[in-house]
Amino acid sequence: MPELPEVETTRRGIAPHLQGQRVSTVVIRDPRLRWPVSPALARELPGQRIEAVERRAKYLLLRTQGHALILHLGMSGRLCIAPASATVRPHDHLDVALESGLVLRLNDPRRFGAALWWAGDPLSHPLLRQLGPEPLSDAFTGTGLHQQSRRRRAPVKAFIMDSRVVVGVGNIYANEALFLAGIHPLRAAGRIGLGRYERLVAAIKTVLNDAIGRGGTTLRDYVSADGSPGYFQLDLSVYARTGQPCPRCAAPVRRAVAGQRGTFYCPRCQH
DNA sequence: AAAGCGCCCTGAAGGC
DNA sequence: TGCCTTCAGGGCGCTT
Repeated sequence: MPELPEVETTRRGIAPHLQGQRVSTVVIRDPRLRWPVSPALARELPGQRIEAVERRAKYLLLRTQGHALILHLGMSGRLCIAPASATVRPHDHLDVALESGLVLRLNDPRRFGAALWWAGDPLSHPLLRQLGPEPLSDAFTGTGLHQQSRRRRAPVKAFIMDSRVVVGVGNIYANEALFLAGIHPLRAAGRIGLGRYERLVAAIKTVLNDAIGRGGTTLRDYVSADGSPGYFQLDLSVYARTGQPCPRCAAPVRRAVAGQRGTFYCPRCQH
């Protein structure tokens, strides 16, 4: 499941092959993603030059002059750069072919992903306009989190997974960051003090940066006929480790549900 | 306004 | 071994 570090690693992997390239053709094999892929994409993107490959939250933004292709990988989406002649495999829903002879290919079995063709600045797209700060930016602070959390009774884990609060903190990293910060995931967001929010912000930055660092090793050989970047192994402390010993105190990890998501924590280390 | 939940979809895992 | 069932999950959007 691509989370922010995987999306950022993907961005770094594909950007060198896209930047400055002119698009030759677009093939929409299956438009049935999270939202239907607009046929206008196949009409209008060819001939345009990709000027920048950026990321906002878990969205990838391919900017051209005046337009943008906004991509989201959903649960199961992968992007790869392949030779245009590469065999088309099941779930290869979208190709953006370049004049270089390479193709950017979106594969997404569950089709929770998105490919949105937008005339204008992608940051003003309705899906992106309301987003909270980037977790790795200076705009994401303990003070900000603390202020926003006052009087909120939702579990802190649901709170930090709310994209208006901060973007790109998916289930795995929310669990891991709360473990690192020693905060119980079910504690009401409004009942956590400033100091602990500062620790939490630091923990979120740490887990995301570590994962991005790990992803760096997958950037070699990004171009492959059949390949996907191959998402990296994380060493997880609590996520999906119900019953296994906490790496810090050896107490069995517990599982609960918060915001309809599996929630994992150490009952001794997290309060 | 905040919080909860349904929903989109399919691969993997578990049970028999 | 093989079938069937269950579940997971990002995130929008509707309901309470």
